[in-house]
Amino acid sequence: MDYKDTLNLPVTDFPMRGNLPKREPEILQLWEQMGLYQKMEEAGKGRPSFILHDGPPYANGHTHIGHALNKILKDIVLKSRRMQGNYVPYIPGWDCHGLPIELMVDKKLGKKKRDMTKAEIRLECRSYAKEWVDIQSEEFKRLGILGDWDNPYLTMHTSYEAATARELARFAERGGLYKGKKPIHWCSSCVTALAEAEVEYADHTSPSIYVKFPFAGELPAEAAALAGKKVSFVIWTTTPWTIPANLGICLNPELTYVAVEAGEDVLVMAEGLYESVMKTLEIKDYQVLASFPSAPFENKVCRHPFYNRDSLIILGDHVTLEAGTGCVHTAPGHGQEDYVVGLKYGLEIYNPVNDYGKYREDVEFFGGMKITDANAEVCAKMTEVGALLKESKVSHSYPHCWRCKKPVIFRATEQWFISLEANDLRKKSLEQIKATQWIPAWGQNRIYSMVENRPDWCISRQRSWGVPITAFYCEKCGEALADGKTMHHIADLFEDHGSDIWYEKEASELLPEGSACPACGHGTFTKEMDILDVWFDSGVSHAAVVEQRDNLKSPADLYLEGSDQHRGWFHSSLLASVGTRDVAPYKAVLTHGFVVDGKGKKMSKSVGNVVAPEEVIKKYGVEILRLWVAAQDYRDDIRISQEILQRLSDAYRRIRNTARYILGNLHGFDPATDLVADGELVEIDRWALSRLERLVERVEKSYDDYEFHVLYHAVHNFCSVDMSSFYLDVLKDRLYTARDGSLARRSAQTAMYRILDALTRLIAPVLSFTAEDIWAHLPGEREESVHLASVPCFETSLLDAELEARYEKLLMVRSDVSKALELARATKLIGHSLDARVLVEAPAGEWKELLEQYRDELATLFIVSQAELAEGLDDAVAGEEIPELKIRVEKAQGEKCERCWNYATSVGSDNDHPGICHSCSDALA
RNA sequence: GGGCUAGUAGCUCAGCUGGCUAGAGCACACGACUGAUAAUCGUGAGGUCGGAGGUUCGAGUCCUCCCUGGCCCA
Repeated sequence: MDYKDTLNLPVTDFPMRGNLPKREPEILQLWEQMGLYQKMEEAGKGRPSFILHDGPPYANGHTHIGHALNKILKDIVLKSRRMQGNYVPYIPGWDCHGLPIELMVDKKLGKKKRDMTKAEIRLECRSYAKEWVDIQSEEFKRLGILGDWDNPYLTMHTSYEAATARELARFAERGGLYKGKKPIHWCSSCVTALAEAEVEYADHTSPSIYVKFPFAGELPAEAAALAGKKVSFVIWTTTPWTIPANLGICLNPELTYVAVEAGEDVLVMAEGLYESVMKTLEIKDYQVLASFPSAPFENKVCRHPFYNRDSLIILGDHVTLEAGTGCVHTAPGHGQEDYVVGLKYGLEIYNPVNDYGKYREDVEFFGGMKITDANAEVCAKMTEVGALLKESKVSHSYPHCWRCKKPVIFRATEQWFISLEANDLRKKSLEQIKATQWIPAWGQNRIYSMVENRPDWCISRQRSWGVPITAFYCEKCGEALADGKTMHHIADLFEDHGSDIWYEKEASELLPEGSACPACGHGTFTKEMDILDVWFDSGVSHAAVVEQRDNLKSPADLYLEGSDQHRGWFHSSLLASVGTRDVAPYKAVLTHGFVVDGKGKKMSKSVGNVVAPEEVIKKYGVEILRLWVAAQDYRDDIRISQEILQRLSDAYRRIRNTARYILGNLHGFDPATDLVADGELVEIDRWALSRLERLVERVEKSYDDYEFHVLYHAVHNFCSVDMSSFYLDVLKDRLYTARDGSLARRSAQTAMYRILDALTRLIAPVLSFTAEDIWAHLPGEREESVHLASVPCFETSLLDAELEARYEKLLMVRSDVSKALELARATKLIGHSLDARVLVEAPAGEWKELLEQYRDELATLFIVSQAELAEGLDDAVAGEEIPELKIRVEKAQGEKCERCWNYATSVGSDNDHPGICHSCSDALA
């Protein structure tokens, strides 16, 4: 007779291999069909809400691994908060305006663009952005991200554009908006402003000149030795044409400077550079008169070499010893660093150059001259006044226009700014930063110092694809009209027509009736043609989305983005919200690191170490990508490599197989009728449930603290260590051989059922697809989707610390027994552990007491046929974990039972079943 | 160059306020089983805790410098 048929072996159609790339899309379809997101919305009504406000990715190009990381992290947070009993809507968003899209469309249109109006080009941009929104939307959905994909927010929606214009109006109302000057890249040939992305660097030959600026102030005490001398500061520049715009000389606050006497001149420059400079100037006969720090010269003055004005001596960290003299010619209207340091010292942002690259008419000596011709003229002038020490040529990297390939210049132009000081915006922002929870905590420090040190926010761009800055200019006097009332009126027009109306209508059609110039009272205007910085667009999403939608609540509970957003979205959102509402738009901000390759290097196409999400999905399934996100500590850089994915794939199979094995053994179990009460459970089953509660506790905490890698390790260890290698292994004999329906079997099934039910809920936020599949295979009445279920409740009644402590000791004994069995295996005494009889000896004390207490369970725990306590085992193996233990392994006594495979002396005693043991014949009776 | 941040076994992570021979799981090697079988079980080998100094009775843990990454600026 084949006794195999009398056993209760596992039965399940839950496949061992997930075949995830094929299975996942089916589950996605299932969710779609059941309207899972809508059901979560309904189920959530009345619960406390948790609002994670989505930072909008840019609507251009396919999603990359960084997007996947970000969205999956968000999804894990969202799903776990939902299961914890919150109402958690998720509105994905996209950033749609801006230069990259405008440039792509530009390229696509080619020459056609010349015959198109701005409004028509904007329409092209709009549809281009929409195409990518749709593509990215599908890619995000494939990741298993649950959200309101049918109603996302787009920064180019009419309502969003109106909200953007309204927020700008609020800044105007409060006096935070002003017009000022700032240097930008400018192509005089194309007569246009250029963004950083439109500038190409190429080698260019420029003049290299050294110029004297005669010192004209009172000498500080530190330089008293120079009294009565003809002292000059020496600057070096490659742009002589900016000398007419010179307003200052910048020294490094940390460096030491020297005064060098050569002939009748005393030249001042940095100590670390004077030797090489003197060599370049071909002056051999000189001596150092004095050396001094730079600080005493701060706010003293030199004379401009040929204009009747001063040049202020200032200090700045950007001055280095890499080139020049350590005294930097500063023209705040022509350089970024000059501009920043100029602002600090209150210098005028002076720009004497017009749109066509010519000096303005009022510029003395050079009025109307093209600056490309000016270098020689300026040098001639300086030679004439005796200021030019040396002129030569230098080849260096210089910015060029990407379109016409000509060198570009840096020149100050009129721009719109948001003041950091008006209404104490900076101060209030810093306070709000302190009131916000930053995860990890160092994020606070990082953004704090950025806000503390940043200049005013330049919000204007000389571009087309964006929300217009809704200001007007008086046709008569040029005064700007940018008051709250007018701007709100325009915002209302945007609400109905979108911001395209700005380009379709004339100023007179846009303005409210009776608008008049605040300066001269004139009534006709032109429109501002600059658009808003896209960071302003996304920065107002709290107003355009979180405040607007009925189901959201501002401030949001959480913003979650990469750590680059300390300068980006977290920053612009903070300023936009504090500037108009005095509060931060978020209560907490979580940041993650960047995805790097297996060696910790950043990904780049040229290096060829890019991992594309779609390829991981194709090979392993999204589930592995999701597990990757959970397993890595996202606060640091996040590594990805084939090895890492392979390891995760292995870990996934372990978890999956544990679930599958339990499902197989739950065959025929109905929790409605078969559940065994806590008090009647077999002890080891109670132990397993106690371990489960530890896991629940641990995992819930890791969701609370956003520490998902803790969860990953906890779950994996639970499946491997507690379940697979111990509990489930020990359980086999009972499950297979006990009579179906017996308390012994039902007790084990009860424990396994509760374990798998809880485990499935615990992993659902991460392994969303697999959890759903297990959920469908679990017996009993349950929600339609695991994502509509709640977290397992943490049942402290199941915790039993004493029981766990006893088992911890038993496991130590078991470990020593395993080592002894392994030795017996090596000598071919046994193969399977059931071939063995184990004798254990312990000296009187706690170990002996424990073993005597568990005398009848030892064979089961060790998975051997017989285990007995013995004495006088002097020749036996000593334990490793417990050195006082002695263990002897012998061949098991009796015959092998054909049914349960245990050896027993009772085999043969039943005449009806001569091949089986006593307990098996009982089970069959 | 500056600000922030990190560097513990092949991989992913523990290691709290300094204190027993630095832990876990996986991978790997070897073995067992063939009633979780493209599974499962057991055993084993793996680390000058990025490097160099220093403080201390004692440092992976504290200090200084350096090296190598990452993000953001310049």
